[in-house]
Amino acid sequence: MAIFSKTCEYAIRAVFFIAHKTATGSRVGIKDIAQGIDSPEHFLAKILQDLSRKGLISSIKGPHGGFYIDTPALSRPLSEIVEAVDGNSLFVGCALGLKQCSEINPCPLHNEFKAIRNRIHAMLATTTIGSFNEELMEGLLSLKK
Amino acid sequence: MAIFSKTCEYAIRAVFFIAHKTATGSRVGIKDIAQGIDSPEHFLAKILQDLSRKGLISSIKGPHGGFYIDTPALSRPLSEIVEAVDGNSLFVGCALGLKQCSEINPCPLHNEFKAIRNRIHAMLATTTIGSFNEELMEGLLSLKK
DNA sequence: TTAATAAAAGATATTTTTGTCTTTTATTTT
DNA sequence: AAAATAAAAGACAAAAATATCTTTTATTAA
Ligand code: FES
Ligand code: FES
Repeated sequence: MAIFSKTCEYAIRAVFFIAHKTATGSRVGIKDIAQGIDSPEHFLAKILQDLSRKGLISSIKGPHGGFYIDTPALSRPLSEIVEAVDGNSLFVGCALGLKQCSEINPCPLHNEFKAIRNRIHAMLATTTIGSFNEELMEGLLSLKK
Repeated sequence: MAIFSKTCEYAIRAVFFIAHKTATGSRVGIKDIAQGIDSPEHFLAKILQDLSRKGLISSIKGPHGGFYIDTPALSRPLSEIVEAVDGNSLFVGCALGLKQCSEINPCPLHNEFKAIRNRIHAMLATTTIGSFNEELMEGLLSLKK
């Protein structure tokens, strides 16, 4: 199992892609995004529609339209994307699937896993949507293949 | 998303359950295991058949038969269970679903995620199947609800 | 050696995830 | 106003994960 769903993987990659492509005020179309992150176009469209409805990204229809991320949104944490798509189970759920992760009824992995879970959350909470724009422009980081 | 598949969650819980129930040489039936870890009986049966075929647990048919884990197997790491069920993608896969996680073509989350992934692997590699037997017997840890 | 027990195996069903295709709506340009 | 563009929405399809039910095989006990 991967740590994120396919939907979430595409969402994060797309958001990074849109952020770095539109940091200068332009827009980018679904076709470009899909090929830029190597994802199925129509499936990605659904995901972006959802993120757009939730206000995490923006879009405009018609000629010269497309998706974009405005400057204030660039400083929002990645955890908001993950929560919007996969919910918060990764941040609060039990490693072994107990209905409720708790200190009073812990599973065997609870203590170790709690620390790992916190680290995952810290990574996503401290990483902003725009934080890799420079590295992406310089081609130091990859969003496909 | 959870970190393990349902199948893997059931597998780990069942293995801990069998380990602590059969540490003294007895056996435990699928019905008891399923109710002891609150899982669907027939689905769990498939999972245990698989683990049994792979030699991670043992079983005997017929009256007084059932599943058990012998003493040497008690010291095998939990990572073997996870690998048998979910494969090794959790230990080597890219956080963002790139085909290949690598230093030369890293995704934005690579550095942070690599450390997290290593910690997950460390947790599973250092935890043995029998390591929680005492706490389970004392009722300090839970495998259901 | 027959009956009972319990896992193994096989077949089928349901749900969720992932993916595709078509139509509609909003916006812009001509 | 008409045509072109591009996202939004809707309908549908395929694949994978999860779950259930039935039959078979191995073992034991009577
Ligand atoms: S109870 Fe399982 S991780 Fe907390
Ligand atoms: S390339 Fe994504 S985690 Fe290594």
